[in-house]
Amino acid sequence: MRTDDLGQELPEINSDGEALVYMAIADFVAGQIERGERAVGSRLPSELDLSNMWGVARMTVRRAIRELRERGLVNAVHGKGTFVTRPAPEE
Amino acid sequence: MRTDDLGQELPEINSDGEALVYMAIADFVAGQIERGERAVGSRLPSELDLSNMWGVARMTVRRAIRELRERGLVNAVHGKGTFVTRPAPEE
DNA sequence: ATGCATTTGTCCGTATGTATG
DNA sequence: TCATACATACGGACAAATGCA
Repeated sequence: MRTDDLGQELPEINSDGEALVYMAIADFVAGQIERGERAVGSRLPSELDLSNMWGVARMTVRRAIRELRERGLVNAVHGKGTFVTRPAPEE
Repeated sequence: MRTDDLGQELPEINSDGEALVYMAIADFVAGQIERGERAVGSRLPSELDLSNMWGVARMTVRRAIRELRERGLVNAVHGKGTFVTRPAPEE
């Protein structure tokens, strides 16, 4: 059972109806952020770590992070890391 | 307002169309040298001071100084400092 | 000559950015 | 999408050269 840095099981890619690998990863991490499991200001695992966790190429992870950036969920800082920027919405 | 040792305001990096941090710093200092605001033979602020002024890592300052060396504008001397070597061109 | 502070030189590890095949 | 390579950037550590008290 593959798990990430939060100990959460990683879904099999392309077996859950997600057409694009990077989008499946982005959606998974976005869910963690929006549920508050990844705190605002906390750093994501590095692109290299994420690519190892998911068993995908680093460029695919970068594409997922770009998706998260465009959704306003994270902010990448050159040489430091990628950080959660938005709090989970109150429901 | 961040200023350097000449009292000049330092531009925000990556907001002036400069893609590279070190190049923005190199261009800024090169402009001072070429306008004669930094005299030939005068010493630049230390790498540590420059990195504090600009709010960047020392290695980034060193990359900028390397750029200035390659343009023939400065000369670094171990244990002493980095000195302006070329006069402003006559116009 | 000794120690201390300053400054450049070098190296390491990690991380993001860009480019190519 | 993968795989690789290189560039840029951060942060820290230590070495080497200089100058001064």
